[in-house]
Formats: sequence, structure tokens, C-alpha cells
Amino acid sequence: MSTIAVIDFETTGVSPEQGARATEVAIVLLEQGRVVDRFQSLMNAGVRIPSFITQLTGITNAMVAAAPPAEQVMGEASRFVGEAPMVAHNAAFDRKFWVAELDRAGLSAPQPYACTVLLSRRLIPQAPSHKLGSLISFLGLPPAGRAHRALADAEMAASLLAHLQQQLQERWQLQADHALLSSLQRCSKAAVPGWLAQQRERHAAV
DNA sequence: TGCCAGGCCCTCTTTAGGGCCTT
Repeated sequence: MSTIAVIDFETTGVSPEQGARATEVAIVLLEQGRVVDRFQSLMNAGVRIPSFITQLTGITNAMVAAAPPAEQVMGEASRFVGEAPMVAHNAAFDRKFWVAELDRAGLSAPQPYACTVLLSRRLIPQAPSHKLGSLISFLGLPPAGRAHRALADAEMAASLLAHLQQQLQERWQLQADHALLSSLQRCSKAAVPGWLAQQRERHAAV
């Protein structure tokens, strides 16, 4: 049975190359569209949190100071994910921090990533916004607690991913595993209808 | 004080520019 790990980081900024560090990580394991396990932890990377980040996330310096070291948390997160493929909302962002924080902990990051922003732009082009919270609201999916906290955002991204997988199955009769989603996100939006028809024919021929 | 990234998409494009999305 294929397991997908949906991840979300809270951080001190947008770029590890510019010194930003992770402050919290959450991972939700999905199997056939259902949540089967969760991991969440604040982490202490030894950096101060900018005030606007505290306003955005609610994560304070005191909270992070009381959290376990970043290296320890990333080691636990890495073991939790294993070799499962990963998905995030704007995966380019979370993947950078996944790679950077694991590298600091002396660990590799071999997992492939897919992105729910790219997927939703292709499968839900009519959405007025492709921000995570906006998509959840637009689709009528249940919110999962405070936005901009890692577990709530990971739960919402998982809910969005399950919805996209269901859409692929109901509208195009495609079992949306990670390989299919990764291929889909590399298509241009204009090419999606033809690509989906091609995939369905291929699936029917098997 | 103000700014800082980067990959993707769309269009008034392709020898480019601006907006989106993440914290």
C-alpha cells in the first residue's frame, strides 16, 4: 500500500541560504486518502524568531527555547517518513528546509516531492486563489485548527491532496499515486486535459 | 530604513516582466 507523507514547516524566514531556520515541523501520513499517522514538534535551532513571524504563527522564542534540539527533531522526522514520497503546499519551500535541516543533522533527504500548489493550479484552475486556506474554503473542506501552525497546515494540505486524488479517480478514473501526481505537476496547465486522457488510456490498457 | 528567495505560471512573451505561493 502506497504511503504519502504530507509535510509543513514553520520557519524564521523564506530561505535557508539566507539563514532562515525551521521552528516547527509536522508530517501527516496518508494511505488511500486517509490519515493513518501524525508527527509534530517544535524545534530549537538556536535562533531568535522575528516578531512578525511570532505574529503570523503564534510561535514564540520561549516556546522554541523549551523545544528539543533541531537535529534531534529532524532525526525523528526522518525516521517517521522513511522512504515515503513527500507532498507539501508549495513544495519548493518545504523541500529546501527539509534538505537543509536534515543536512545539518548529518542526514540525507532522498524522498521525491510533489506540490499541491502546482497540482491544484492544474486540477482546480477556477479557484480564485491557490493559497492553502483559500483552497480549503473554496472546496468546502474542514479547517484543521490555527492556520500557520505546522500540524494544522499539514492536515489541510493532506485534506487537499486527498480531494485532488479523489477528483482524479472520479473524473478521470485514475488511481492517483505519487508517481502520477509528480508527472501531473510537471505538465503545463494547458496540456493537462490531453495528458489525463493519455494516462486514462494507458491505465485502461494495463 | 528598507530590503533580502526561488520556482512556476501567464501574457501585452520567447533577447521579459510581473504575480503567485511558502515563512
